[in-house]
Amino acid sequence: MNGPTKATAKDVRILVVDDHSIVRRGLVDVIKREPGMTVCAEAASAKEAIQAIREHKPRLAIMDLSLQDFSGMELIKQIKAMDPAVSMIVHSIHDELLYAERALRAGAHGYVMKSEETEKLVAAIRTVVKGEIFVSDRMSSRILGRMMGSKVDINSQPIEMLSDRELEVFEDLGRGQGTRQIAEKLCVSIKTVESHRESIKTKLNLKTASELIHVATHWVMREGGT
Amino acid sequence: MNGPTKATAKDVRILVVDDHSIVRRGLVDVIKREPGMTVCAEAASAKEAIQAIREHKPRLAIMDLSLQDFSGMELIKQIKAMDPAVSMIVHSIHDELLYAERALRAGAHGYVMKSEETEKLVAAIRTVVKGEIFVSDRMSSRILGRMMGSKVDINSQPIEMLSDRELEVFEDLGRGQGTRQIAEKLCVSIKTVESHRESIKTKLNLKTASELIHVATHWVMREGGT
DNA sequence: GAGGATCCTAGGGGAATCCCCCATTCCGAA
DNA sequence: TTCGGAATGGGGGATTCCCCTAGGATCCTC
Repeated sequence: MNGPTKATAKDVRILVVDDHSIVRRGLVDVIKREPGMTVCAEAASAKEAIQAIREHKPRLAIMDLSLQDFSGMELIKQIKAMDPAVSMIVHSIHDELLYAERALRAGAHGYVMKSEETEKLVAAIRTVVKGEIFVSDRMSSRILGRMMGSKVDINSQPIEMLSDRELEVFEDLGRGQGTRQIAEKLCVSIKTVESHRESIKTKLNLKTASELIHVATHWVMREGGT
Repeated sequence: MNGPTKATAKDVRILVVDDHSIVRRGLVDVIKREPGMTVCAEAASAKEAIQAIREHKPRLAIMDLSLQDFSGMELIKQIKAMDPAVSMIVHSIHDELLYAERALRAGAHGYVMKSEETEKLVAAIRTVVKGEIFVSDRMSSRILGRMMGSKVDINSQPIEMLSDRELEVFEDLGRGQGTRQIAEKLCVSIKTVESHRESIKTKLNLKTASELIHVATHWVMREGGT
């Protein structure tokens, strides 16, 4: 393991976004031991992240998908809109197969699962800084497979049919949140959340509200949501 | 922030168990900056953890609940069985309200959510080393609240406080059935099922309907093989 | 066996939600 | 440019939730 390296003016400046302070600690520790990169700011929420980008103008942001205030996917879109020069790497406990494509489509440049060794993350940073996309081999072959037009969707869950917003509502339902709480968290009308619930039910072929919550809870448990 | 402190022979020797290397990094970084404690070993799985306990005889283990090979709850029981001198603190992403009681009953001495600041974890270590139990204020007041007015059922699951009929309704809820379907199945009025739901909520200290279904689904998934 | 506790049953009634229908806006794909 | 999907929400009746009350049954206790 290397010792910490001295920060220089040429270092890649990185913003670390994660609502778990212990993970931020780990990220900072990993990055400061690598030559050529330095952590210029930390954020525990989406709001702090946006603030930090304005203040510190990082070259790259490493972010979790599950944040307290609003969803990581939303944060990706906002950052992309406000400063396209900031590259983003998603660092999440969620399965790449389920979220990487969404994240890349939203504007991220890389996806590394938290279960990966830290070397993977460092490799991702170096790759993304060069302007390339970083995903796992498993993931890239899957994406390529889909490009070839082959209908590989036999194994894919119907969950993938959900839109970003719908998935967000679905996860919150699976975490035991009610329609009202979700509406407040997302800062939208209850009616909107109700609409999302309805389309989720349609897409997943569910009939009643209890079925919906049931399936959502199961799903969150298996995919290990926040 | 303190600098790293020198390890001494009197330090509390800690084993860190987490399947995310980035979290282990963070934990090691936090602990080595605190005087009087040191990380004597790391493990990424339950198997490695057991091995490490044999080899390094730590005073305390900090562990995640979700591990690759088998469940963290199982690991707690095994460690307790093989060496009761090892104290355990659960450091998990999962909600305390759902898992802390189980963990304590299985043999853990503390529960800290990953969303907490690192100071909480350090406080937990210091508390547990003194032989005390560490949970959040929210959690301890909840447990105390349950002890008041009921005949101190510390050792029994709160689920066991349910009457036969209530348990039946609870299980059906956990299987995704709605109030109406349950009423039809049991050949009673909807109002009766509603009454049962209410008393279940009271006994399990739940506030909303979605929480109830959430907890019921969890329970049926883990225990209720019916 | 009288009193108490708990259980199962279920109604009343207002608040909240579910659920289906529909409208608007925006954006990207054909 | 047209069209479909996504996100947002309103209308309004049906349904559920949630808190209150309460009678009959059973079981335990004094």
